[in-house]
Amino acid sequence: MLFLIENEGMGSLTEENYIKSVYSLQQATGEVFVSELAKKLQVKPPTVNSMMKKLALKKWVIYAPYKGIKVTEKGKKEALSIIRRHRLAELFLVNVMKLGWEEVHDIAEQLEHVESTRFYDRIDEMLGYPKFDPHGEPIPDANGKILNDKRIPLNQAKENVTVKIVAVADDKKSFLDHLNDKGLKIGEKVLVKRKEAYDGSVVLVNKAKVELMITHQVAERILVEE
Amino acid sequence: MLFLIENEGMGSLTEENYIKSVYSLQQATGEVFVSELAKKLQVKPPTVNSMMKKLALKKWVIYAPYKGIKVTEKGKKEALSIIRRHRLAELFLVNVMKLGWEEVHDIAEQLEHVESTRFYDRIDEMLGYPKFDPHGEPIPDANGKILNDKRIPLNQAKENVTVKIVAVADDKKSFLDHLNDKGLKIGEKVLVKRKEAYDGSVVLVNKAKVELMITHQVAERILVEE
DNA sequence: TTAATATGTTAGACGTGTCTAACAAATTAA
DNA sequence: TTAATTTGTTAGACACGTCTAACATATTAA
Repeated sequence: MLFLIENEGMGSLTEENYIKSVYSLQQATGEVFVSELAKKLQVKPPTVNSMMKKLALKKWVIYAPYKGIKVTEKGKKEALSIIRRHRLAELFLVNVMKLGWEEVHDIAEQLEHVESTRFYDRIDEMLGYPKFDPHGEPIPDANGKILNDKRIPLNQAKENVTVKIVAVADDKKSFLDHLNDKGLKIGEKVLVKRKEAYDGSVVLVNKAKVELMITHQVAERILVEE
Repeated sequence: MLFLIENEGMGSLTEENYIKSVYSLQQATGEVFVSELAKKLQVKPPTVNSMMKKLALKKWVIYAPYKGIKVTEKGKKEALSIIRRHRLAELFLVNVMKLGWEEVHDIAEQLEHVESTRFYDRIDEMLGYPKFDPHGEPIPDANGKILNDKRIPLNQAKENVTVKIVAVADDKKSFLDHLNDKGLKIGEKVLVKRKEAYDGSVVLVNKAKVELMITHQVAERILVEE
């Protein structure tokens, strides 16, 4: 007797990385292109092509030659689960292990593939079931539900739009001092005057009509709403 | 111009696992056989054979067909580095994350392959540069130096030898209560009367000449010296 | 000391994830 | 609307880590 076992669970580590990347690119730009994915994952386009064929067979993504790539519902669930682990790991590394937010991404990239519900449940518990990671990104809960929030990092705000500062994604004293120096506080409204393409810096106009420039690094960790 | 780059650094995750296993078997039994290694790593003997050829070429092990396997000095250093990471991870999971010692091994098996000096340095620091893991095993320092101690778990002591209890590798109240009930304390001397082969339990004679039986689980976490 | 048994090795295959070279489709510019 | 350019796909190769089947060496028992 032969049983065909469909492995409904997660795929390999490599597959996980592809699913996660398809999902994030889809969130960021709506449509996902082979070349884009290849660049993000540091592989050549034919590699992406063959992996997409495989993932499409396994129903993680929807993919037809020369058309774009999209995750399926199943793929989205999987991606959110990986993203949850990544963001919990980042927050853990920063809050519990006191590493700097700038150095935790690469470590979290490895920790996100640890297979142990207990490990992640304990992290979640130790952190008090947080809703956002150190970069201000929302953390999906254990069921993949993600807080539908309108907060975006300041560097992603549109030009010529007035936004309200609602949170900061870094609580290091040096960072908070820096914001203070610029006269930026939570609750304050600012106009996004210009975003420089070459270095990602942002020019703002504050409530007192004074122009000020902040770097990409800083803008990334100021969360705003329209 | 062609440069042949010898990758002197660590090998792949799989290679790391083989090196670690060769080293531990070598520590435990002196000589390492292909079949033994195959069993430990849950692969078939030919797989071990071809991996040993590869590792021998790369100078991680010394290996000649039909002869045993030994790690080289370089292999030993690598193995100790992995073992250090494993034991630090275990201790971290138990002491900081409050997971049970019985559930941490599998997670540590994954964490030991995380590539980040910072991560492990922080763990080491948070734990106060510990010398022993939750199972009482010594933790090599960052240079691979291992405390040359004569402590062994009670279950590894020889029969008919009197040993002194020098430490316990578990500080959960229930465990300490259990020892107390049996009248076992640090500093006490006991005679190892018999070790049962079928379940690993150990029969002791304490100072008051009273015989008592302890399970393998318990014996494992009582550290003794002759 | 030969035969039986246990252990180890070689040969050849396969799945995964990657590549390069060559070709095909879609998009953009003339 | 054809040609040039960009983007995507197919074919075929390869390294890694694994397997099974067949063969070789060592060890143990007769």
